[in-house]
Amino acid sequence: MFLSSYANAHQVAKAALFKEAESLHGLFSRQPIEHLAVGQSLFFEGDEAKHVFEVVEGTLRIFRILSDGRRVITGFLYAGDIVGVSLKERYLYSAEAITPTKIRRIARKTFDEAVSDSDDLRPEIFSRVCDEMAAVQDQLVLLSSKTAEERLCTFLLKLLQRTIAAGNRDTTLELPMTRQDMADYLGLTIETVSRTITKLIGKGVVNVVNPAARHFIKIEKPGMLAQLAGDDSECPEMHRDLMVQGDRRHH
Amino acid sequence: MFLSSYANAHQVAKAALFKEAESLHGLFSRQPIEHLAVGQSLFFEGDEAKHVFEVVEGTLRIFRILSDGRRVITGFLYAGDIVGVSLKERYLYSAEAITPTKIRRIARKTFDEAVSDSDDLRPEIFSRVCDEMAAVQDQLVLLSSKTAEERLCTFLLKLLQRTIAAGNRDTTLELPMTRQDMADYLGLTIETVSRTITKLIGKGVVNVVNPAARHFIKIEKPGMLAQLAGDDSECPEMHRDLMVQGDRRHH
DNA sequence: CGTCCGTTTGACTCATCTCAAATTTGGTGG
DNA sequence: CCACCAAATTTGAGATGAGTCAAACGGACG
Repeated sequence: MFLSSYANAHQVAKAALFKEAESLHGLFSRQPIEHLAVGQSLFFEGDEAKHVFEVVEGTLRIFRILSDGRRVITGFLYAGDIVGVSLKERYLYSAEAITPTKIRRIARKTFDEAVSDSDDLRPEIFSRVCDEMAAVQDQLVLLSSKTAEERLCTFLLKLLQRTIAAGNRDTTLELPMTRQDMADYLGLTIETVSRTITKLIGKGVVNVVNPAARHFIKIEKPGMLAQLAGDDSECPEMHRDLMVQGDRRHH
Repeated sequence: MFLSSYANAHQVAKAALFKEAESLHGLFSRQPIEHLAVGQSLFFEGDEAKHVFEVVEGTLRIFRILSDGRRVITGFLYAGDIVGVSLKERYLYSAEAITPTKIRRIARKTFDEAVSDSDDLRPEIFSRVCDEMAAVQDQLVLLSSKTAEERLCTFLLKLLQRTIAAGNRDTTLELPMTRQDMADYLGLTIETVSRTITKLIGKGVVNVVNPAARHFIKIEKPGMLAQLAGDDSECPEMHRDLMVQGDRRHH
């Protein structure tokens, strides 16, 4: 079952009966909540991957430090996310709380057994791993060919979609991370992030909200933001149709 | 068992008994071989993900085309690789033969069932998905913070490791892909790739082999290549130890 | 009120991109 | 085997987006 994305009717019924035991969230819900202070680490790159974590509340950054001291943030974790699944022996990155955070943990061994025993858990895990893979690939596209403005807009757009999906009608985003975090995530410098935001404000696309300013950004023109983000859903279609041997396009 | 990376003794014995049925390669080996000509597509981004493929021989590129015509190559596939696993409904990228290629295919449905029924297949799949995830993350680090020279060296180094792992003692690499492919993979332009190779030749690190030149590169100084690649195995250690709140380093 | 930290702004530099042309390679047909 | 063409690659010269270094700004907090 690991590979099929959706449960069939029978499984849905079964899942309803044993809800607590048969969903990932249920699996974690038995564990005690642990608290992380701002800046506190959940685990370090290279540590033996002994646990799987569920983020109950808060935001974390996951990152690597390069030999020359540069930091690359490979993602952020929000409430509901699960970390530590698609790993073998060791964590491939460090994880650190950006805000006060609550988490639950399960020993990998326990987690593995539970997942291997449950026909309901496997598709859920699989689905999440697929989403993670898709996200990393999008990030790869962003880093390999987008301009600073496109990167920022893509980032803000994704956050916007997340809050909209969460049922929020207001287009004001909270950015729990610092400008430096955004820079390290987007492959830019802090100065470029700052300048680009200023430019977007100038265009009327976004606006900084008064109070706890800088960490709250209002999206004034979501449509234009999507435009500027530049992934007008790519375009494999034209590729398929116009495919002639040597029509390689410029970089 | 999906989540444990290594089979235990019992499973190894069992796998030996039913080898053909209990390994991924075995699963594919019953399927007929299909041939792809150079430039021919295996599938397109957005297509319904109906099959899983094993590359028997040859090299493919997997890529996306952006709305403005730019192409981002997210990876290459070599003999022994399997494509199409970590997907839900649709392929996230197109796949195209770089050299004459032989593949085998299995319907996703069949594949999923086989994997779900076998305690031996799941860890193998899981292991491969983990490797894929690790590779994408490395690529992400490369794109977000490495210079042109570091990117090229990282790329060549990885190819070198692959051929060494394959038991090859010669340090001459075959580069089946074009310079444009390398550029699109490394987030550079073809001109920068070309210039950087020229520079590496100037330093005596690599050399272009005479005959089918350009597609065969000899690594003259593997050690220096590794140096220039720049991932002296990162350094989370110092981070863990010297962790003081505000010591963020420059980008 | 003054210090600290994160952020913004400014001025200048540089790696990489762009545009353009020269060169090499591989294939094709005479 | 050679002339020739098309594609791939290399090389050159100039443009530029983002980086670097440095300074100013602003809110938070004791």
